[in-house]
Amino acid sequence: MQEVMSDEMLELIAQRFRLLSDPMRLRILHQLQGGEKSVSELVEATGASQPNVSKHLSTLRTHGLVRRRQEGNMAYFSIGAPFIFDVCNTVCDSMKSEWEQRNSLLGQFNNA
Amino acid sequence: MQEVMSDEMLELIAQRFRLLSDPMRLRILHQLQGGEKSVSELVEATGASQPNVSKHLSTLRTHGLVRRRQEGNMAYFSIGAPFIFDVCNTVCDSMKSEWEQRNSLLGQFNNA
DNA sequence: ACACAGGATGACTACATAATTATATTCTCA
DNA sequence: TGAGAATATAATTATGTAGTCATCCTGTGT
Repeated sequence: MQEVMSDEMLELIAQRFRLLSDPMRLRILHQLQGGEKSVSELVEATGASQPNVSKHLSTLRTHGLVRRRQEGNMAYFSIGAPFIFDVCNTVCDSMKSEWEQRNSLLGQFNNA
Repeated sequence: MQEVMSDEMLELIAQRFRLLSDPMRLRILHQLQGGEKSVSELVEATGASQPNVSKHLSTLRTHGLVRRRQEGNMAYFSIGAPFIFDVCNTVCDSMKSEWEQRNSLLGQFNNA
């Protein structure tokens, strides 16, 4: 990070995190990690309603996180911002390491 | 990410991102990146009200993102989860590269 | 042309939460 | 002990937004 962080910059960064702060959107992105998918495929995979999935996709697309490709009647979506993978992996790793750390502490108690 | 993502796991990940999805919290964390700071220092640095800063710090602490150390009358806070740096850097880098990409496209137009 | 499937959108509801105000608590210092 | 500084914590308000329902649009197949 830089020394001075402008208000607009902070707002943009917060916005990106906000896009990732919803379980359903994470679920959709997680599905898209396996490759391009149609809306109905995402509806089935996530268990959410079709309008709900469409709305989330629209939000993600507005901010460039997914791409849309139309083919006939179907709309296919795919990941549009590779940084998502890095960010999610970082968070997942951090949670995993904290989890293991907690478990190892528990182990010490149990062995004492 | 794993193949199957449980609801609880997704909720936890989303929660972490939600903590980072507020400009004021980002500003506080950014200040703490320069080292431990007292609440009043953070109040001055961020320009927010004291109760507001305290509340954000409390939220961040509840989820382990900052640590608290009390000394006399003062409360000193510091970063408690190093993954924050990685995540923020990743997002900042992504924004920077997208920005530069946009600028280079503009350059092509101008030079044409 | 018609019926239907895939998808998008607007209106609405319910809930979460950021900020403010006022107040409480705890420590320091004279 | 009394005053004031540093911090925390309700209570309240206002705003954002996730989800649903109904509806619309657009292709496809018959």
